[in-house]
Amino acid sequence: MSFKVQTTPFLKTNIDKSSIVKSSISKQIAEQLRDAIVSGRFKIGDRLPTEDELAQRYGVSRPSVREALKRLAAQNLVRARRGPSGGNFVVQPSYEELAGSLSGAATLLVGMGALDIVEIIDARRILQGGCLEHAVKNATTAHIADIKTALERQKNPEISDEVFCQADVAFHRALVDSADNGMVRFVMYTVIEALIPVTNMIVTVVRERSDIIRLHEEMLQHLIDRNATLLNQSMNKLLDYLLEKFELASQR
Amino acid sequence: MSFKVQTTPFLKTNIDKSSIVKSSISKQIAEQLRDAIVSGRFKIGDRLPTEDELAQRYGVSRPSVREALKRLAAQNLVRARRGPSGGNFVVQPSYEELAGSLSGAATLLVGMGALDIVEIIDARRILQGGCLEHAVKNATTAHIADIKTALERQKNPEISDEVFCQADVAFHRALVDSADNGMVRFVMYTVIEALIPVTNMIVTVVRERSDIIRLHEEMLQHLIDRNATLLNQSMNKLLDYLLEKFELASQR
DNA sequence: ATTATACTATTTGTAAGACAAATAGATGTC
DNA sequence: GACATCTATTTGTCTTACAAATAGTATAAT
Repeated sequence: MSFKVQTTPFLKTNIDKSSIVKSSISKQIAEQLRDAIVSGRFKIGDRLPTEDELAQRYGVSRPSVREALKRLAAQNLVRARRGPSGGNFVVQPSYEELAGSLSGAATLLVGMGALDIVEIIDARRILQGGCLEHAVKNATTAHIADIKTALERQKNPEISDEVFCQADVAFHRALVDSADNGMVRFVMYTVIEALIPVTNMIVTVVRERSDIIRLHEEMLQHLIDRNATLLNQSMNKLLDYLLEKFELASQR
Repeated sequence: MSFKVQTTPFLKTNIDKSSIVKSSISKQIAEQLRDAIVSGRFKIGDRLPTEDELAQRYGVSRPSVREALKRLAAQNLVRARRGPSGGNFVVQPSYEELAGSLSGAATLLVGMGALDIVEIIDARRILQGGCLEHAVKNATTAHIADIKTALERQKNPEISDEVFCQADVAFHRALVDSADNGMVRFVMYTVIEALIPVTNMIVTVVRERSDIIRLHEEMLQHLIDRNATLLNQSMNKLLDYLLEKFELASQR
């Protein structure tokens, strides 16, 4: 077994209930466990002690431990499996999941009006420059193939609005991927996701896919030609288009 | 009462246990509640039904509901208060908290080696261009004052390494703030946070603050002069410096 | 009448114990 | 030896109960 709590007590055996802390037990435990994970006392793939053990060690009840674990699960830090050899495992947070929670936060801000659409479109403009330059430099044939696939999917007139928007996201994601930088990818996914509501609105209200497709084709061609300036221009045209249609649609 | 579930049933009265879904009940409930919040069926400040009510409506036990609520609490979506007039409330997610969980995710990725430092420095380079241009355009005297404050704090030789790094973050945040775009701010905060480990390492290992301070002063001056090109150059010098020192420190 | 105090009801926080469900490993049977 | 079964372990869920916080209300004292 890999838990030698006796020799290296990674957790206090009890919570000092007379201390000033007023936050809930489950929150405290979640924080302690999170620290233990982030600081490497539990590595990826490690199994945490069983819920019963944790409860005993912290001197709390199992439901409390479970609430703590659910907090961590919500952050994609742990995952549970049942059965013997089961338990709560530290998981490798994947891009997709993290980007997912990121964009979740972003859509939340959008939905609650803390971020407005114009601002997001602007942000896209601000951030894309260097991104597209890098895409032009680093795009491999595989990257370009991915972009092409997404575009082809968009060109199929049979697909529903929803699928069209999915393909739209896939197109822009693939474009960002070709910049070949994980952090940029991580960050730009957020912006892309935040723009989904706009695309959605335009596709369903304006009911005109060809403009978007045409601009995407333009962008793809410029990428293939390795022309960053023109690529940036086309992207800006797309953003102008989105902005225009969005303002048209929202003032009615 | 503000919940007319009879007329507008925002939630299914029961979970179909024979369905294909294999994820845990608490997860499903968390998702349904999250949807209800994001889609606006619960607005900011609204009180959710009591845990007992939720349990009854979903046909599950209170612990399950609580686990779901803890998941949402971990995402800073709800907050609980006790007593009559208490309950679980939808909270306005603040930039700080969201950026906090974002950077938490980022530092997690860094700590686990999923993102490497060189990549992050590069990302900063890629994304900053447009950002600094906008900062030059939109920086108000208030913005500049904030930056200056952070810089002055860094120049105080009395402060600890930790405080120095905090001031460093404050400096870069203030710089990004002056671009005056919420989405950019949101996104760049993440990158800034992800760079903390580097600064930390350099400050504690290289033990040389003056280089950083000098470059920061340079940047501030270029911002005041509204010279985007030079500002960008200085920032790149800073990144070069960070990269150089980092590689030096890590190859030992 | 007003203020202070105590009480009560409501709601989340925590605990304990039980059973269900999944599952890996051991065991037994053919 | 292959297959089925049994068992033990661990998370998933339910039930019930009580503790703690807190707003409102009633009561008592001034």
